[in-house]
Formats: sequence, structure tokens, C-alpha cells
Amino acid sequence: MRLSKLVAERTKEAPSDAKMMSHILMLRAGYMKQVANGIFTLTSLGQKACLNIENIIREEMNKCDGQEVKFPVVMPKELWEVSGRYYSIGSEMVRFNDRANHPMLLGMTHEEAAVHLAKNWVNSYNQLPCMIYQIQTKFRDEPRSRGGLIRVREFTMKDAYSFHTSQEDLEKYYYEVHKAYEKIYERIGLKNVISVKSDTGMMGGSVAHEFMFLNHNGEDELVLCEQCGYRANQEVAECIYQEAEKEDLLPLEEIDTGDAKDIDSVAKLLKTDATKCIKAVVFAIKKEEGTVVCFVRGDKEVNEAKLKKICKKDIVPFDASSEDGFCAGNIGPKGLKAKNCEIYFDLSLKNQTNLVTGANKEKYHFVNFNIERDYGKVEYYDLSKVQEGQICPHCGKHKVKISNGVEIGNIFQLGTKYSKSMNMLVKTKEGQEINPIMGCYGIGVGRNLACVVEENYDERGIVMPLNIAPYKVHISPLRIDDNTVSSTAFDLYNKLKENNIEVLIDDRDCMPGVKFADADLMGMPIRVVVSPRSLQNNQIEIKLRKTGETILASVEESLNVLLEIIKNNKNI
RNA sequence: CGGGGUGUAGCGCAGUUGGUAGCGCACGUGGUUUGGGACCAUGGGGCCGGGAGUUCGAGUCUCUUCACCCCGACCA
Repeated sequence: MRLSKLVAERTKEAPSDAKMMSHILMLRAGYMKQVANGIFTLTSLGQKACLNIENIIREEMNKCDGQEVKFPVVMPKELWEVSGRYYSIGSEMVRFNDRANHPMLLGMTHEEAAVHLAKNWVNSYNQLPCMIYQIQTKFRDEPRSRGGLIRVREFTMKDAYSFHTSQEDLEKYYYEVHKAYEKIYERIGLKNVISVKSDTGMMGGSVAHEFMFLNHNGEDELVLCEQCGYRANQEVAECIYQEAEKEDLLPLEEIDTGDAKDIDSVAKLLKTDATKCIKAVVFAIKKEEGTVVCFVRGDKEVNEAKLKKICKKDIVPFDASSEDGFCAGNIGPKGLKAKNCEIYFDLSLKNQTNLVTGANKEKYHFVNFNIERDYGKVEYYDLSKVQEGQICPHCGKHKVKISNGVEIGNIFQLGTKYSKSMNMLVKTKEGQEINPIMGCYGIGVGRNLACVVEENYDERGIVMPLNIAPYKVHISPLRIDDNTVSSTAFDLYNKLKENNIEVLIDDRDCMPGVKFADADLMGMPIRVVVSPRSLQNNQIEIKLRKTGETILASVEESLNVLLEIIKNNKNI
């Protein structure tokens, strides 16, 4: 490709509204252009890089005996009614009517379509296990897209679905796909990736893992124990506590705390610590009357995912007010008179003594509140987030660390949720009819590209790994007006093309600095400089983007040297 | 959905007390240059996000609407 013809603009200045480096650099280098919130056009640079990622994924999925298919983007309502998800999924799913006024939707994942495809054609255990996958556009109307390709509404995703006769067989295959994913990330050039236990969310099922790219900009919180290897998404990470120190119970008192409403100011006023306070967190129940109140220790935060599972309600954060019977800022268990209110206590409060809590009336808190004595016997549930330094729930010894990560892939053991609801049956060896056990496996292509950039850049621009670079070689002829330079450069360019090497040539007549800067910004792994200076010695320069290492090669040898570098591919 | 911010040339930005819009980069042309974003000359490009209003006159003031960005979705 001639750079002069490339439909992509490079800019010196960063777009003012981008914050993440991958977002800034991919815009500056002309890999993509935003069309609307969370919707991007990929230029040929971005598209080529994505296609390279897709091909790596494809190869690894094929090694797992995956069969590539293509499900429709647009599906009729009925398909999603049988699984129940037409109603359980909210406005992130785009729904519309076709010209016949038939309700349709845009696919955000394809479990239903996968079962629809397999259910009548897979009838016997002889056909299992099997896996089908696709690489295709998904649309999810995210409440908040951000960070360039990190979180978007429209994106390309590889999604795979496997069918099994037994849980053991699923687990065996699940482990294989886990390994395949590790291979994929290694091949596309992502290093800082770990897998963690995760929540199954809207997919359903029991066991799930997320592959996380560790990055401070990541939206997910991960709980990690470096000693025993425990790794979990905050959403599912268990809290465990050391025994609280025993204290003598002091008499309950009601104290005027004035305008002190939040934990910090109450604790400060009463000269105590947040850990000696009870924090009340109120949630509204979606599509229902009533509220859920969760009491946690003052220093802790409620983990909504865990609370949702325990109370089995779809809850949203809620501003409690007097209309609902709450005295905001002074909420406590004792004397709470809210209507339709379910109350839960977090494990962090178990065996805690002499606490501070709201008295459910303006300006008053209780001190020396003891839950069992002053309120009654209660059940304690694990409802809060794990904090940095808390004891690891797995080894019970070491302190955990909290890191942020970007989810770049996930694998789920779905069980029979979809095969059962959609009535897919296969005959076992014994002649029994069973619902096959399913797994599903996803990878977001564009997000992976963004993460690669996030991990591979320097002050000059992107550093594309060879395996996914849109062009392997970037030829910069200095003094293109010089006939020898021009013919040497184009000769090499043509020979590389004949050898099926993706090559970009900067055919513009401009200053060397401009060419170097653009090449650095776009980040192709191998740069070739052809200039009158080195041609005097019958040489060209080969420079590796990542290391800066420069190799001088004779004009005649240059093609072979380049082919050798690419062949020895170390994903430079 | 809540809070905050920004909309002026392709990109980054100025624009005073209201008087019909500029700068840098990019782009076209001519020339001089050429190993880390050159210089001179010259040219093109704008419904100042949209609509309504105030005014003789609005990029600027008022209202309204839209888009985009950031934060929150946690707070007793």
C-alpha cells in the first residue's frame, strides 16, 4: 500500500476528548474514526489488525474442533422468548419492528441461535461433543461506552458454543478452551493477562472465568492473592474475617449527632472509627414496590452482584427519602419502619460489639448498639466487597491485593439453561433422552486490539506486534525524488508483495522527520529506510520498532534479511 | 438514569464591553529545501451544533433542543 493513498489521517495533536492511550493513539495514527457514541469505523489499518487477530482466534478455535458458522445479527423475538431472555434483558438489547410490524432484535450474544441451529441436527451422543463458533458484529446498547475500542456499543466478537453429554466432558473441553485462549493472547502479543473466577451474569450457568488484561484503567476490580494464586472478580470474591475482639457490652445510648449524616462525619463526631459504625445502603427493586436495605460495617462497601444473588431481586442504588419511610443519614436496624423493606446484614458485622448506628430519626444515632441484644438474632450474609489487605478467602493466611483489569475474554459453563428451555434433546448410549450440557466462550476482537495498544506504545506512538500489525514492513524512502532511492524502494516493495508480505511504502515527497514520525506513530514492526546516504554503500537500513535495533543490509540481501526476520517471528 | 464539562475550518484552539470570524497544524499551487514534524510566496476551506427569542445588529445575551466527553451508578 502506498501511504499517499491510505484513507486515514494522522494527527500531531491528541483529540481532546480521548483519555486512554489506546484511544488517543488509535485515533492519532488513523486506525479508526468515531461515528457516534461507542460506534467506530475502522480504517484499513484498524481493520487489518482486527482481521489478523480474528485469524489467530480462528486458528485456535479450529484446533479445538470448532466449526465456524455465521448467525444472523437480526433475530425474531420468538427465538429469545423461549429462553426468557427477551424479557430478562433490559434496554441494552435493541428491539425494533420490521416492515410487517414483527418484533425483532439485534443479537448481543447467540446462545439461542446456537441451540436453534443444533437442536434438530444433533440427536445422538455420537455427535457430541461439538462446538460451533462465529466471528461477528454484536450490538449492545451499553449505558456508558468509553475509552475508544475498550467499551463500545457495536463490536466484533468471537462467540463459541459447545455441547456435551456430561459435566465431566464439558469440564474437560472447558479446560481445553482455557488453554486455547492463553495461546491466543500470547500470539496476539498480550502479556499481562490472567484468568479469574467470575460472575455468570446474564448468561446464566455456574462456573465462569474471565480473562483479564491487567491495566489501571480497567473497569473490573480483581481480588488477587499472590501467595496462593487465588484470583477472582470482585463480583464473586468471598470475604472472610478474623474473629472480632471480645468487648464487654456497654449500655445502649441515643445521642444527638446533629447534621452528621455520613459515616466519616459521624465517626469523627463520636471520636470513633468507621469500623465501629453500621452503614446502611438502600436499594430499590426494579419493577417492584419496596426496597432492600443492606447493613455493612462502616468501612465496607456493598457488593451489588452478591446482594442480588442473596435477595434474588433485581436491585438498583436508590436515594432513600422520608416518603419511603427512611430517615436518610440516620438509618439503622432498630426502629426502621420503611414499607416493603427487606433487611440484610453483612458478615462484616458478625460478632461486632458496641457499634454506632442510625436511630431512624433526624439528628440521632445510637452508640453501643449490639445487634443481637438490641435488635435480635439475624442471619449474616457475605454481601460486601473485598478490600485490599483483607485475608485471602482461599488460603486464609495472606493479604489480598486489588487490581484493575479489562475483560478480554470469558468462558462459561452454561449447563442446561438453554438446551432445557429450548427443548434440545439427545439420546445417550443407554437410550435416555437428555438436555446436552453447554459451554460458551467469547472474545471481543476490537477490545483486544485496544488492549494490545494499551500495552505496546511509547512516547512516539504505537508499537504493533508483528503477528497482528496491519503491515509487517514500512518502507520509508528518504528523497523519493532521487531516482535510485525511488527505484530501490519500489523494487523492494514489489518483491515483498510478491512474497505475500503486507508492506506499506511512504511514497510522499516530504521531510525525513515527517516520515519517521508517521512511521513511529503507526507502529509497524519493521521499518526500512532507503536513502541516498546508505545507498552510497549499496545498503539499506532495517530498524525494529520495538527495540530500535538497526540492521544494515545490502540492497541485494535486503529482501532475504526481511523474510528471515519475519520467518523467525518472535512477535517483535 | 443522576452530576459536571465541551460544541467555532479535517485536527488542536483564540475570539475583549454584542458591530457579519481568526491562529497553529493539515490541504492546493509555485519555488527553495531534504537523516527526526523545514522555509518563502500564494490559495481554498465556516449555517460559530440545531431551533426560537432579545436587539438596528448575536459566535458573544436568554430560552430550548441535540451531540459528544468525563464522573457516578455506593449512599445514609
